[in-house]
Amino acid sequence: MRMGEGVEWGLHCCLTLAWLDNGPVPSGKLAALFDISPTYLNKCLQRLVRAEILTSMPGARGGVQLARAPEDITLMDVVAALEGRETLFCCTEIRQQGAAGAETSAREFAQPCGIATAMRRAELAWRRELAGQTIADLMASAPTTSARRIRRSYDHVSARPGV
Amino acid sequence: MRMGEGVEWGLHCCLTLAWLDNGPVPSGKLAALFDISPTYLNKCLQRLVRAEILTSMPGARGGVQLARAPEDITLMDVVAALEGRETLFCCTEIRQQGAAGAETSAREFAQPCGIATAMRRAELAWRRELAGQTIADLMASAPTTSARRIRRSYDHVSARPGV
DNA sequence: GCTCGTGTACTCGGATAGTCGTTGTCCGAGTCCGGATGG
DNA sequence: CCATCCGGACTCGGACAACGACTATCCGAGTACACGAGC
Repeated sequence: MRMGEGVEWGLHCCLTLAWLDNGPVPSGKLAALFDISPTYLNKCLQRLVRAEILTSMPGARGGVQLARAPEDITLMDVVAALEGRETLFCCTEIRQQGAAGAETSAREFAQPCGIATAMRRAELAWRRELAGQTIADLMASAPTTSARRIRRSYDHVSARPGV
Repeated sequence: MRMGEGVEWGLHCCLTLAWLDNGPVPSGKLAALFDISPTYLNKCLQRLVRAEILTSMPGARGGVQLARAPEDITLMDVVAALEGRETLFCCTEIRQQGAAGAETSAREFAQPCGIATAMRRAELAWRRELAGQTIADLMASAPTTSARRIRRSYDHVSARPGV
């Protein structure tokens, strides 16, 4: 079990967009900033657009930018948009199948599976922690030179023709 | 991102073994209890044996049983044994690659990536919650009739020849 | 009657295929900018 | 000189392959029991 790379890419892109804060940024430029696959990054950004975390503008001088203020974008939003809203642990109710579930009153199965409950509790702690941190928090905890450095790198990439 | 079915199977098997508490139980009987693939369950139980959560005994009248008391087996142990000890979020340090990482003093990269830190914090909350619950807790929260029911089902399966 | 040897049945354990999701790639629809043209 | 039209280039968006992990399966090594033979 491992999270897709898209989560890391998406978070770094959101952070970069928050720092740049200068109109639309083409996805190709973002890919060049981190030397990652431009086309697959595009696919990931599409999911963020559908989740209304980013807005996209087509055409020349187009690109993506944050749809909300950095304070209003939580890590949970980004993870949910890229990894889906399904739970980590999927209870298939095997307790009701086979010999263990046969010839048993349905009343006992009315209350939820204890294993699923325990796993859900842990997962909720994870989600709560993710929902408690925003892009703005990441900006605040980063070194003060990061914003300046990202802007300079972006200008450097923009100067290069054909990228 | 989704956990494998083996986690659900493994947890139910640990709970069942704790309730039975009657010497080795063949993996085939456990599979019959929940109507799941016997061979694949065997593979999952192997991982639990390697993690020293279960002990296995070969030969006739062999099988698997808990290696420790239910109070000493946490959900984290089972999940780690079946899903691996890798972190959910794998930071590949893309901040150091591409234009964003070029021509930058290595001093700034000395401190860890803020995104990785935030994700790790959430993951630690998840792990802590998993490590705080044991098989014994699951037994305590289950209906009082569960133990009796599981034993009866096991006897029923054992009576069937050829299973 | 007791002990020993052997055969059998059963168990775990690792090596071997099938299937689904994630990763990576490509091309088309739509949009905006810049220049050329005509008034 | 200014408004209009057109061409080009760039962008996002969805449709199309390749790889890896999870799922599922099989067969072999090893063990304990049960039975029968011998003492």
